[in-house]
Amino acid sequence: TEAVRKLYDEVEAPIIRVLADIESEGVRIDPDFLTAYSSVLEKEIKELQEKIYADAGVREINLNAPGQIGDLLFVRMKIPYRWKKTKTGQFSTDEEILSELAAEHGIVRDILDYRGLAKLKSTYVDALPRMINPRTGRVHTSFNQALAQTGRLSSQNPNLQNIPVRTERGRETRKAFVPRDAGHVLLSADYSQIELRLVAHISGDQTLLEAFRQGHDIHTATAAKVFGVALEEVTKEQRYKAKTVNFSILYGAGAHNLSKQLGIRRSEAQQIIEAYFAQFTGLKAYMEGTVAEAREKGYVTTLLGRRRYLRDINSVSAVTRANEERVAINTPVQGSAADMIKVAMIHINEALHRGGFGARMILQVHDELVFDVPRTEVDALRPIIEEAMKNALPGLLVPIEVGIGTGENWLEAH
DNA sequence: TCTCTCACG
DNA sequence: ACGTACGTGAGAGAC
Repeated sequence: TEAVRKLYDEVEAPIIRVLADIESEGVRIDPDFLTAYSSVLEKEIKELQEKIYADAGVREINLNAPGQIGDLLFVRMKIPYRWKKTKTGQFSTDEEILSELAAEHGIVRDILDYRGLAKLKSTYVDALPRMINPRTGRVHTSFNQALAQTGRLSSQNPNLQNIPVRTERGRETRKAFVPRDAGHVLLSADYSQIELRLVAHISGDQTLLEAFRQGHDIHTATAAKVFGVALEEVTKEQRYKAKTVNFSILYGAGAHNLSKQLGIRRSEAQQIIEAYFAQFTGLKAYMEGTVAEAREKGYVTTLLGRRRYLRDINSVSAVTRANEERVAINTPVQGSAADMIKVAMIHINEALHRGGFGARMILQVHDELVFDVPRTEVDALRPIIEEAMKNALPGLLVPIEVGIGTGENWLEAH
């Protein structure tokens, strides 16, 4: 179609060069920092391992093997198991299940801690230094441009789009991502609430649009609407619930999952969802509309006309159909955000080349761009990047906000 | 090579 | 009664 042709000519084709630039540029990683951190983690892991062995009264068990952990907890220690097993008949021992047992059983807490540290060490702290290219001294990821069904990029070998950030210890990893030399800094620019803003635009929901236009904290504003209180009266708990609801909406989640997520009764989750849609009627209409359109046409589209075909949208299986309906709701939102940042990347890369800047784009993490910037260029580039990101898609009904920071490493810049 | 688990947006 | 949130990539163990 015309729109798809335009998407290819103006976005997908030109971004190939941008991605090639990022890949060949690479990122500098400080291997000494990671090696030192690895030793710290190793010591903690060994201590935890000894503690677990002592508590369990056995040493012949591999703590990295989920099957052996399941045996230990639910057969040898006879902790009651009240969940569904995995499809291979094992006891599932994932975070969600072990968390519920952690309060009662110290050993479970320790196993979770052990897992967290072992994951951090093997997947990131030990792996990243090994990925340094001996010729360039830098780490070069590969981006998949045409894999993710929404239009997002994905990153592999190594994946630099899932570097830890949510926990204190995980975040440390980001200190190893550093500028090329003392004359440079890292600059990170990220969209604020981009998917929620885009769903406001796409749906045209007046309440959500107005909340963004007022510039209020969106989760607080949502809480005020849903719980029927003034902005100033929103409690932390209410804000947290509203944030989770906002997040869930983008995925088309139901009351069951929301209740699990919030640790509340299903009936309460149902009430929150009903209150939410009573306020955000345009959002509700959008969700129903996009599903209906998907049923008719067999595909959904993003703002730039990207298509995702949904072969199971008319499935006779209710479960299969429901899955596809959630995809129909989420894809236009996630995919439009992908469209938007791709356009911004093309414009920024052009500006860098045309302006003769020494700065280089080095990472894209879905709603964030990271640059290696000569200190002398920071002030000039900040507004160029910010404007390019904000104005990537013309005619949006919502204001777009971009946060920019700089620092001596990725953690500081973020 | 598959399964389980878990890291990110 | 069943299943139960969107999109990814990778390490370790089991087979």
